[in-house]
Amino acid sequence: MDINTSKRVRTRFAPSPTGYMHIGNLRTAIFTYIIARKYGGDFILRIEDTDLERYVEGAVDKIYETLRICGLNWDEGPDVGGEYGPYIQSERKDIYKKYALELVEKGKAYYCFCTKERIDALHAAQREAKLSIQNYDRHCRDLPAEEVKRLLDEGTPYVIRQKMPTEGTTTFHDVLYGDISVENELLDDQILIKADGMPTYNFANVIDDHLMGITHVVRGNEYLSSAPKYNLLYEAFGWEVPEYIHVEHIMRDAQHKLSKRDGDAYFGDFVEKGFYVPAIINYIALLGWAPKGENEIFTLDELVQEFDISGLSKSPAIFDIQKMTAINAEHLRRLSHEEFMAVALPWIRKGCNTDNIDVDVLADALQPRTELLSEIPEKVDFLDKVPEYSNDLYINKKMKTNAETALAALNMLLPVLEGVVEWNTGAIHTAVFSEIEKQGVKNGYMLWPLRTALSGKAMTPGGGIELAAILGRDETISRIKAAIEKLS
RNA sequence: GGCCCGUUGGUCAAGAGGUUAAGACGACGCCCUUUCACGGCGUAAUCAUGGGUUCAAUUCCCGUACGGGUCACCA
Repeated sequence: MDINTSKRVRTRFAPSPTGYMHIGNLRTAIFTYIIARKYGGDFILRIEDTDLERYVEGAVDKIYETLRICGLNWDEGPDVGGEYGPYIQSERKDIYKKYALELVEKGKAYYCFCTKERIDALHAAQREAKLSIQNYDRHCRDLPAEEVKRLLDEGTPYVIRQKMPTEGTTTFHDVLYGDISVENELLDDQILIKADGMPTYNFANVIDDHLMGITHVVRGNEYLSSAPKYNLLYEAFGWEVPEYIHVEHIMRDAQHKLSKRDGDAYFGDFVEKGFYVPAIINYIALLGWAPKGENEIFTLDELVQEFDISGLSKSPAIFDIQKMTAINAEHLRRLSHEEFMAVALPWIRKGCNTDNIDVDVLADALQPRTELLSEIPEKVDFLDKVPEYSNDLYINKKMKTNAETALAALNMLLPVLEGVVEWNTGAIHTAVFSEIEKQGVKNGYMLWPLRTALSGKAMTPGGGIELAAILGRDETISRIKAAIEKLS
C-alpha cells in the first residue's frame, strides 16, 4: 500500500481557530507534515474560519505557536504567503460564491429559501417519526426559475444547496480503507453557501483543496461519511479527486474520545506537565501508526524517514499516559549533557535558587532519574536549605545504620572531606572510599549518613558523593557539621 | 434507528492461510547498586463470537455481538 506520487505531493493542515490545539488535531498535523516531507512535497497551513460564531480570539496565534514549537514548519500559509493565497477562508468568501453559482448554472446546486424555523421543524418532525433518513426534504429543489428570480429580487435570504443524485451509488477511495460505496439516496442536499454568504466546511474544503493543488488529504475519520459528497462536488466541477487518508481517533478509553474535560487533551497541558515536546510528538505519532522495525523512539526527522502509510491503523487507539511518560523518559535520557541542561535548567530553577551549586553534576544526576521534567523541582528543593528531618532517617536496616553509627561515620568523614584538594566527584569519591577501606566498613555505613546529612531526605538525585560535589565544599562541610551537632 | 468503519495480551501493536503469535509500556520476580533510578535477565498475559471456504484459518467470506463515526446554515 502506498500513495500516488506521480504529481508533486502537496498536503495541508486546515484547523479551525476555535481554541487550543487538541492533541488529536496535532497528530493529524504531524502525519500531514510527515507525508509532505517524506515525498519532498509542500506542507500548507490553511485557516478554516468560516464559522464566525465559533471564532476564538488568539486561536490562530496559538496554532502558529504550537506548530512552530513542534517543528512542523509550513511552506505556505497565512503568515508566510504562497502562490495560492489567501490562506484564510474568510478572506476567500467571494471565491466560494463564484464556484457555488457555477454549480447552480450547471444544475448541480440550487437556491433554497427555507427559513431556519422551517428546517428546525422539519428535523424535529423527522426525529419524532424516527425516520431512517432525516435529510432536507428538497422543498426548494425544483422551484421554477421565475420564482427563484422573484425571491432573489425581493432580497429573500437564501442558502445554496448541493443537488444530490437520487439514485445510484457513489464510490470514493481511501488509501487505508480502499473503496467505500454509499447509496446516493442517502445523501443530503447539503448546504454549500450559508445565509451569511460564508461557505460551509464541506464546500470550502473542496474548493480550496482543488485551487491550492492539494494532492493528499489527511484528516480525521469523522469525515469518512461525508467523503462521497465531496466526490460528487469534484465530479460536478470536473476536477480530479485528491487521495484521501482518513486517520482514526485517539480515545480516552474504549468509548470516549480524548476531550478537554479530561484536562489532557491539549498540547499545552502536556508541556505544562513536564513532557518534552519531541517526546509528545513521538508518542502521538505512535498512536495509530506503527513503525516497521522495533525501535520506537524517534525525532520528527526520523519519523519522516521511517514513516510508511501501511503502518497506519484503521482502529481507534486509546491514549496511555504511562507509555507516553516512558517515551518521555527515554527521550530525556538520550539527550546530550548540553541538551538536557537546556531543557532541565528552567525546571531546576523552579525548585532551587542557590547559585552556589554545580549544576552540571546535578544535571547528570537528574537525567537518568527524570521521567517528567515537572518532577525536578521537588527533587532539588533541598539544595537551597536542608529540610526539617528526624534523626530516624539515619536508620537503615539494609545498611545497618542508625543515629549512633551515623554520628561516628560523619565524624570520620568530616576531616577526610576537609582534606580534599580538588573538589569534584572523582576526588571526593577517592577520598571517601579510601576512608571506607581504611575503616573496614560497608559502603553504606558511610554513604547513607552522608546523603542524609547533606539532604535531609532518603531519596535524592545521586548519592552522598554526588551531593557533595553539587553542593560545593563549604556547604558540604557546613551541612555535615550541622548534622553532627544535631546527632550529638 | 439508517448508513459507514473497526475488533490480536490491561494499553500501543507486528503479523498478509501452515509462526514457539514479534516488540514496547505496564505488572511481577531476579541481578547490579550508597537511596531512588538507569541498565541487565526472566515470568505471566492476546487472536470478540458462530458458521462457512480450505489438507490447513488470527489471516479469506457471511452472520452475530460489541465499539466508534456520521446523519447541522460546526468543522
